[in-house]
Amino acid sequence: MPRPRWSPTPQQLMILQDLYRKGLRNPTSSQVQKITTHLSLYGKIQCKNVFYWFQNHKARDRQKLRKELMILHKIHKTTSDDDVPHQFHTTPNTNNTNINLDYNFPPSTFHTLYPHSPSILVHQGEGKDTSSSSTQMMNNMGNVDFPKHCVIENGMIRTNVQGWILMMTDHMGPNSIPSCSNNKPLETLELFPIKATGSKE
Amino acid sequence: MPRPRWSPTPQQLMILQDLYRKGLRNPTSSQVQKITTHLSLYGKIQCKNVFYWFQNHKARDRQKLRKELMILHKIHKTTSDDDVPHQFHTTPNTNNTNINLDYNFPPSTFHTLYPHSPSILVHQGEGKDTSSSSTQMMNNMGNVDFPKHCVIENGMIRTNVQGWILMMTDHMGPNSIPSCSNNKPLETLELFPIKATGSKE
DNA sequence: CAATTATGAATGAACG
DNA sequence: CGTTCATTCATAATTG
Repeated sequence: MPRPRWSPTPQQLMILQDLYRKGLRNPTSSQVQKITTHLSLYGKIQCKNVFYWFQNHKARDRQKLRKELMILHKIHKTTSDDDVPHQFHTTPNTNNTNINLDYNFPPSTFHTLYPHSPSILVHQGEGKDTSSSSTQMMNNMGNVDFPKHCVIENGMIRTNVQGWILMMTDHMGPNSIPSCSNNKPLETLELFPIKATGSKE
Repeated sequence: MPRPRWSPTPQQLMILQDLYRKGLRNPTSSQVQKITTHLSLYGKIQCKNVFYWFQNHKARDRQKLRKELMILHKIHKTTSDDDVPHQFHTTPNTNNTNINLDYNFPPSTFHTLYPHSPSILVHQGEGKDTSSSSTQMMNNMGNVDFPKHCVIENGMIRTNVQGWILMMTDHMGPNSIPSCSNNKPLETLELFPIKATGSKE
């Protein structure tokens, strides 16, 4: 019975978490190999498992941090709770001639890394609220429910991708929008044409 | 006390289904926020609930469709062809002059960019770990394959991403990481300061 | 109430 | 890297 998907054993997971907690983010190939060799003592594992584990863990860690930043950025909003502002658009959106088909838009057309963000992240012991993002938003207004794997390192965010260098090798054009096979019939502003008054079923 | 798991109210579920029926699959952050805010009128809900709902609904929708198609394919199957959802095509390139452990290695795309794949992967163990003999040639071990889109060079893992190359460097800048990384916290030799406590398994 | 199902939550794997 | 897909786990809902 082949197991198509690796699942870390508790020992493996503990070691990986410990390495991550110590600061390891992008292990080199030799590091991945050593880790894999070591973890293989506790169960079947491959290098790509270790590689993916660090990729995913860092990515999801960073997602939460970015979410926190967005929440705090929009904390100024104290108006009515009917309309939720969306002031964290990743796309500059200058041509607002049409408002739709931004659904599956590649959110990062430009690869500007986050600027030196202020130290607002240390602010996290306070009641924080609504969040959302392109994909993985994990908490909401009034409810602070962080998943178990939320690891925030001293409330600091890394302003740079530690050890990664981005080099452009090809130019794909500023407006190369990958067209979806099926068109998107939904626009952002028409999600709820009706408001709280009536709920038609 | 614990609210372990969210359960949609009938109104919430109906709204979600309606949005899905209208074509919404991957709601953006602002869309999720709007939906969550709207659905909160009918019960406690978080952004992640909305997010997971769409993810799961789409996944199970697709899964069901796929199973039906699989049954259809199995009717007139019986040939030697194998049906795989992904492109696990093991590139039959045989110009691999390297060791035998990189069968899962990058496709030909990377060989054009980096014509030579050094074999440092096997014996890169520059120094020696503090523990006993653990680093050795793992030729025929099954734990040494990296993701297919990666190439190893000089102890670095390069990932080709569509016009971009993310080069993961081994050494970090002297003052690059202020938060949790010291200048040299992650040496290979220090990956496993503790020996494997052969506890279980 | 035990067993089964439906589905929220999580995460490994991979894409772009 | 950020995002998306596929699979697995955990548990509320349902059934008998």
